Amino acid sequence: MASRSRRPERRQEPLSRERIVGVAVELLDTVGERGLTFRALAERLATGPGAIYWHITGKAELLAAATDAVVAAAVSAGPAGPTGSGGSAGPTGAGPSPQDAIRAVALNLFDATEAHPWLATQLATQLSRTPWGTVAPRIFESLGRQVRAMDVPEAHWFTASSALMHYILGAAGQNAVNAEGTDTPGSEVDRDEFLDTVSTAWEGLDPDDYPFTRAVADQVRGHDDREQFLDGIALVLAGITALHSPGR
Amino acid sequence: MASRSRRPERRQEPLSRERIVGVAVELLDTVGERGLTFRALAERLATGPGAIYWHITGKAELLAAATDAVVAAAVSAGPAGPTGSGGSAGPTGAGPSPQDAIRAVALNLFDATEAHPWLATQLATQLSRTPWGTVAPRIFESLGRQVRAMDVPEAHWFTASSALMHYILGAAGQNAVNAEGTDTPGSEVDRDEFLDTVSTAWEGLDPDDYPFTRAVADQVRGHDDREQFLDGIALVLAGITALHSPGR
DNA sequence: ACCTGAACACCGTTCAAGT
DNA sequence: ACCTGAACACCGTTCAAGT
Repeated sequence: MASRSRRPERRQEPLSRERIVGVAVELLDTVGERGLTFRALAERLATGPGAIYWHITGKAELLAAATDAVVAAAVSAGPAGPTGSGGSAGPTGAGPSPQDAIRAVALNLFDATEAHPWLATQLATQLSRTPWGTVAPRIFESLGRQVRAMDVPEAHWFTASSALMHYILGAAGQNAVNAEGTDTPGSEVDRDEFLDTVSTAWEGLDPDDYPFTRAVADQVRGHDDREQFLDGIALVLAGITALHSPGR
Repeated sequence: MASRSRRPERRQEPLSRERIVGVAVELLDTVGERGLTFRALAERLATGPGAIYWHITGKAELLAAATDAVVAAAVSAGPAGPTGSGGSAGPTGAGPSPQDAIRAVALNLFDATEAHPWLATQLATQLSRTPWGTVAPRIFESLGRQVRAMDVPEAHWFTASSALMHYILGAAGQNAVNAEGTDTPGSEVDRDEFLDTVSTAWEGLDPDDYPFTRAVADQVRGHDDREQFLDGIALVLAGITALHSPGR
């Protein structure tokens, strides 16, 4: 006779940092950065705004924790997506090459910024405001291990890993479609419309000031973001090999 | 008998978009993003908050305009700084090579993010929120022209230029010390303290989870940011040459 | 056309008071 | 120890009213 829901009273779980951060990510995904307020958060958690401050020091920490949670999930996820699976395995077939592993991490981060439109901006904020935080090491470590596996000499580990990380962050930042207010954040239609908007804008630039940009404007239309992103990764990897490979 | 100041009544110049944006940049530089409010802006302009809305649609446009102004100044500035001048000129000595020009643009942007701690975050915001704006073309154009001058085939112009831009934006973003609240934004002491903080934090990471990051933590201490940044540029340029140079 | 400044609807954060 | 919710000090933006 009493209610018999599978999971007992989802409502009344005690407040916790994890639960708060989880709802914060949900809010960021659905209503954007402006929609993440302590009042909205409190309402979804069926509590008052003040209660949140017992677990989190303030909004800065909340955003940092949300960013960290999403990045942690991205770098520890397995290889994903159709474009990423075409890489060559090692000669003996004993698992992915370091280059493949780098591509997998990079694509996971790239996809995360598309799934969470707020992520790119928050990554920039977190890395520039608190670079000693947990976000940078997570990314740096997962890339650096593979750089080491590529037999890059130790003196160049830092430069090579940094270059990879910077390219990934820069590219992810620019490709993130910030669809604040759009109801279908990552749909195909939005995507094409978006690329078309950029392409058209570039074609309309002053011919005297922007000859190059105008010349490539048409290449923007309908290009595959992930493929373009991987081309850039290949370029950086080629640079690492050219400058730092021991066999040269 | 009347007042005879050199420049007549600096106070009473009419309000204009340029004047508003100029003061906005000043406020961003001195009191940070949080300190840029319409009330503070109005006070410095000796007017009321509402007056600003006659020239600017809102805070979003204000931040976009401030970012655009700083980027425009950076990409159109001449080669600057001691580290950038050591490059090789063309064989006939007839001006800088495309690679030198790329280094100059990159360094100017890098230096701009250090002079304006808010720039890195704003670049990410502007590029992800309104990529059809003026900021991306400015950077893209100044890099792309040089890529073309490097004799990269047209099919690879977009990839090569994008890779350069993304690396620069990512690196500039991470190296920007966001000294909000610090009185001396870019001082040497701050710089060393800052690097020391990062290095120490990385050394304190879990040895099982972060072996690579710990291994390179010491390299962070006391390293030269601009040199490190240029090493990354060299790496990307090497990748462009390796993959896209016609003579291979 | 351009400016004024009060007013509105919010927001992050605090804190006495509860359990 | 943990939560409540009213209150405080803001903030972006609007708009009737002025010149």
